[in-house]
Formats: sequence, structure tokens, C-alpha cells
Amino acid sequence: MKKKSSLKDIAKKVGVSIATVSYVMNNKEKEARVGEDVAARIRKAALQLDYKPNFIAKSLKSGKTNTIGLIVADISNPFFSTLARIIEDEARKHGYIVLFGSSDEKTENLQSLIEVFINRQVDAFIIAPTADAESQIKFIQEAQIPVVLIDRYFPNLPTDVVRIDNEVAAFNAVRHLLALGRKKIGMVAYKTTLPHMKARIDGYKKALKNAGIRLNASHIVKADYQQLTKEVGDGVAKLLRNSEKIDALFFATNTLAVAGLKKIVELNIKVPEDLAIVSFDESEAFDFFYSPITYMRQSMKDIGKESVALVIKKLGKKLNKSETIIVDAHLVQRDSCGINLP
Amino acid sequence: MKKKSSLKDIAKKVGVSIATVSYVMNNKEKEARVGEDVAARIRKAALQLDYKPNFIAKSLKSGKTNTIGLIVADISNPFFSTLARIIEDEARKHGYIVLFGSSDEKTENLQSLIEVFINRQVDAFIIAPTADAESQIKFIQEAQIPVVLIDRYFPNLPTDVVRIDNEVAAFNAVRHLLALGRKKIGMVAYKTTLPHMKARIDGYKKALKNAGIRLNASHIVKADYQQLTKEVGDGVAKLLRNSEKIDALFFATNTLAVAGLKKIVELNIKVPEDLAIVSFDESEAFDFFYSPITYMRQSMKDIGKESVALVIKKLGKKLNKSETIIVDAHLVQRDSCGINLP
DNA sequence: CTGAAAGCGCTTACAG
DNA sequence: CTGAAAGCGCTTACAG
Repeated sequence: MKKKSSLKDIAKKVGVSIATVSYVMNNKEKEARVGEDVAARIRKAALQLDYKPNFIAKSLKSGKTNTIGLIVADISNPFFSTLARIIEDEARKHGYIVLFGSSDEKTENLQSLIEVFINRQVDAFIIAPTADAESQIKFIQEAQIPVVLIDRYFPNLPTDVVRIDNEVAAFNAVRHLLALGRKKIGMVAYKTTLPHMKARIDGYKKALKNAGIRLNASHIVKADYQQLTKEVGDGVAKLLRNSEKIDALFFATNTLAVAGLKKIVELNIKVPEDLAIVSFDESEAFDFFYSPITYMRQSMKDIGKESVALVIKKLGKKLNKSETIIVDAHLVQRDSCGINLP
Repeated sequence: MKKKSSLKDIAKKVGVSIATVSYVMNNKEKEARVGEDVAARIRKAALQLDYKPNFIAKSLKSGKTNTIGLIVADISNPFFSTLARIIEDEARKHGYIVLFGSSDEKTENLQSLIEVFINRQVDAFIIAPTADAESQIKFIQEAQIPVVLIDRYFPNLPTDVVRIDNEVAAFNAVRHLLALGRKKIGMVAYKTTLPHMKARIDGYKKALKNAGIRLNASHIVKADYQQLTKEVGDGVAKLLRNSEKIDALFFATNTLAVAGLKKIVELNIKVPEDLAIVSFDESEAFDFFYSPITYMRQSMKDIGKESVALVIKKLGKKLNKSETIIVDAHLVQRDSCGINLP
């Protein structure tokens, strides 16, 4: 076991005080006016001894750990796992390391992850919150720890947020269906209080209204996250019954779409001939569905970059007003809406 | 900002020394023979002040951070992301936190992640190594930091490993194809020096031999990780040409299978009628392929649990010989091999 | 130009 | 039964 060397070892070797070594190692020899030659000898010794600063000791002294706590809502969703990866890389570039957790859409899990991470002295949080997590977020803010929300947000709680414009994105997705001649468009959404979901529903409604189509409330299926497969399946089946047969379906997330597609396969519905489909977000399954699925793509790269940049920016300052950063979303057109139909 | 309270604050409030508070907070009042009543008053004060121990200070003193560094080979692969999640949960249960990274199959990335994590004083590593990473793993071992490998391993380097029996698993997968009457079975593998891949190829060969089928070396396609889509596509296309037309295909990983399936769709090959397919590992795409793919499922739960348990077990001890833990793998039978063909 | 000293929050061997 | 003291490795205001 080659013991790690410390400032002390270097100081002893060079015959100088620990303080002087510390100044040199932090490139502060100028302000501490350490002599050129001494600095050079210290640097040489540091190399020889393979000196690596002890982060723990630094953290204890500075109160900063250079660590960001990242909590997503569901890591099994490729949207979040991709995002997590981007955020990790991005943070590492800035000298930060990421502590990671998934709440699995449960506020109690979010709560306990926040506690664990605060105990570990994370400097800041990036969180895709669960529904009704206002008080958890407020708790972080009151502890004076910077927090940036991603994907989801709370209208009544001022926070820094990086997200897309959900209403516009949904509007554009549905407009695509309308432009291809679909008139009876259903929507599958989550049953949740989270406003990004409400915004997507609003965008859907607005697009219909804009096209002069009257909203049929029964065309909106709202599924509970905890029993998604069943509720989406039942809802989709109902929408495809003869009496109220729809000719297009808009899924508010990739997870909803994957559940819905299974039912659509089971029912032997022909896509896009009998049913056009557009979804939010990506899924490998979208490529393998017999009619590749058209989807609204959020720029995850931008969400990752912007959220890390924003949270680091907040790190020093206090009392700033909160910012909302809107990133790009655009439609990726494949076969499932019928663009290639004769 | 409610300042965090420290042992000092409790000590002051109760009118006792910091040392005594420390003993009580660590439930060592017995061995330090602290009085019942004093202990009670300290505990009460700790509650009132909402005392939370400072992990950083604890770590500096103890040299332990209760942190495990987890480095997988490719986090965009659902096999590894699922595994990462299981390991994180499992570690948390044991009071450990996970620092996470993905090498993206590049040894240089693995190297730099290892350095960052060692600087952060992780107590131990769990790693799915890249090819040719022996010296990186050896480096960790020489630093006296416990390391457990998962999924991949090195025959010439004694390490703790948690993995499946790749040869047996591959053998069983191919035997399934043989049992269903397939005779000309191709295999798609990675071009790599990693022995788990060799073992899967060996299992394939053994199964053929066992069935009295002569090996046709050109039936094994080896693709480079860096240009997987092209090489797998070309390889699969070649195997399906009339001259050497195969009737079954064994994919050594899910990523290879996903690339291969795209080509199979493109070529309009009928699965399972014209081509039976079996793969390793899971993918959402396997469910959405028109003929759901039969696959060899590794118990990720077991890999996660066993690797965390093993690494924690090694944490205290020294000079132990290394252990290999073999976990379960079994075939999940779907349609793609023709079990439901007339 | 350089060093002694205090302190970050905790643990623990030792003394009383 | 309880406390003073040293020390983990580092930083930084202060003194010289």
C-alpha cells in the first residue's frame, strides 16, 4: 500500500511550511508572494510524491463538496436515463461529480433521497420532481441550496427550471395529425397534478379548437402511473370501439405510448391506415413498431447542458430571482402518421 | 438559513463535552460508560437541534466515505442501466452511496473515471470493465481498494467477480434452436478480447458439436463495437444470402440483436419461419419486433445484490483470495424460435 | 517573502 | 462516569 502523500510530506521534503505548499498547490503563490524558486521546488516534489489533494479535507474546510445531487422521476425511462448521462458528463466537465437517485414517481422516495444527499453535503440539486413535491423543493430552497428543476415544475413555487414549452410542443404534434387529415384525435395522458401534463393537454385542446374541431372530453384517456399498462390498455381499447372510433392518437409520453402500442398490436389495428400515432419522447420500441412512430423530440442535450450551467451559476449567488430556460422540441416524422400513405 | 447544528452545539446546550456527545450519538455510551441521564439529555438536545452528523468530517477522521464507485461499460445499454439502478438501491440499503460513471467501452475513459473516483476517496469499486483493462484493475488492487468485476472479467488477473456462466448459457440458447430443428445456425458476436464473449462463442460451438453439426467458421460474424450497425448489418446480410443461407441466428448481446433485427426487417426475412432468433439479454425492442424475441435472461437482481454484498464483505479484510460468484441465467421463450409454428 | 496558528466537525486513546 | 487533547488534511487571516 503506497500511502497517499499529503501537503505535510511535501513540506517536509522541501523544508518549508505546510501553508506555503498549500498556496503553491492552489496557484496562489502570487497573492501570498511565494518565491519563484521555492514554488518550483514544491511543484517538483509534488510530482515526485504523486501528490493528490484530499477532497474530503478540502470539503470540510470549504464547506463545498463539488457534488450535485441529481434525482429523476423514473430511471427506467430512457428519457431520464439519457438525460442523467448527459448531466453527469456535463457536470464532470465543470469539475463536479453527480450523486444520483430515482424517485420512481414517489414523493416519499424523493424526500428520503433529498435527505440522504443533503447529509452528504451536495452543493446543489437538479431534480425532475414527482407530483405534489412542492414542499420538498421548498425545503431545499430554505436550506439555501441551489436547486434547478427539469422537465417538471410547479406554477405556484418560484424555482429555476429548464424545460420545453409543453403546450406549444403538444400543439405542434396534434397539428401534424390534423394536417394529414385526421379529425377524430384521441389523447392518452397521465393522471397527475403536474403542470407539464396539463400543458400538453391544453396544447392538444388548442390545436383542435384552432382547426374548428369540437373537443370530445371522452377522447382523453388519463392513466394512473401505478397501473399504467391496464389503464392505458383499457382506455385505448375504448377509444377504438366502433361507437366512438378515433382515427388518430396522441400519446403524452413515451411510456404511455409503449403501453398503448401493445394494446394496438393486440387489437390488430392498422397503423397508420386506421390509426395515426404521434408520441412525446423517444423509445427504442418506436423503431421496431411495424410502422415507425413519429414523435416530439425534446433536446435532452440542451436540458442537460442548461441545467448544469444554471445550477453552477446559482452556486455562488444568493437571492437571485428564479429563471426559466426553455429548450427546443421538434417533431421527428416517421411513418406512423401516414405521411407516406398514397 | 438555519445553520446546521454540530456536536459542539449539543455539547454547549447540555453543558457537557463534545467527546461525550460523540459517544452518545454513536451509541458507544456503554463502552465509554456515560450516565443514563446524561445520554438521555444529549439525545433530546440532538433531536431539538435537528442534529445531523457531518459525513465529511466523519470521513476525514475515519478515512472511509461510505461510497462505492460504479463504472459500467455502456450506460445506454438497458442491461447496464437496470443493473446500475439495482446496485444503487442495494448499496443505499447498506448505508453506501454510489458514484456512477460509464466508460462507453473506452479504456481511457475507464482510467480517468477510476482516477476521479479514487480522488474522491471511494471505499470500493464495482466495475464492468472494458477490454484490455487489466492494468487499470490491477492499479486499483495495488492501491488496496476492494474491486468487484461484474459481467466481464480477466482470466489472467485474479479478481472478485460476479457473473453468469457464459458458456453454459450460450450452449443452452443454441441447444434450444437445435431442439426446434434448426441446423444452419449463425452467430453474431463482438470483436473483443473479453473472455465472456469468447465463452459465449465456445458455448455456441460446443452446442453444435454436441449435435453432430460441423462448425462453419464463416457463420460467425464478429462486429466492432465502434461501427456496430454497419458491421452487424453487413454480416447478417451475408449470412442470409442464398449460397450459405442460415435458418437460425444467435446474438451474443441485446445491442447486437437490435442492430441485426433492423437489417432483418429491411431484408424482409420472415421470423421465425425462415429464420429463428435467440439473443442474450433484454431489450424493449424485443417485445415490439413482430415476432417477440426469445432471449437468455441474466438475473440482474442477483448480479446487483451479490456484487454489493461481495464488495462490502471485502471492505474490512485484506489479503483474501478472490471469489467468483456465478448467478443464474435462463431462457425466456417467446415466438422468435418457432415454438408456436405448426 | 514565509510560517505559526486557528479552525472546519468529528473520533478516540488517555487521564482523572 | 466525564473531559482535555491530539489529530484527520487542508485553508487562510494574520504576524513577522
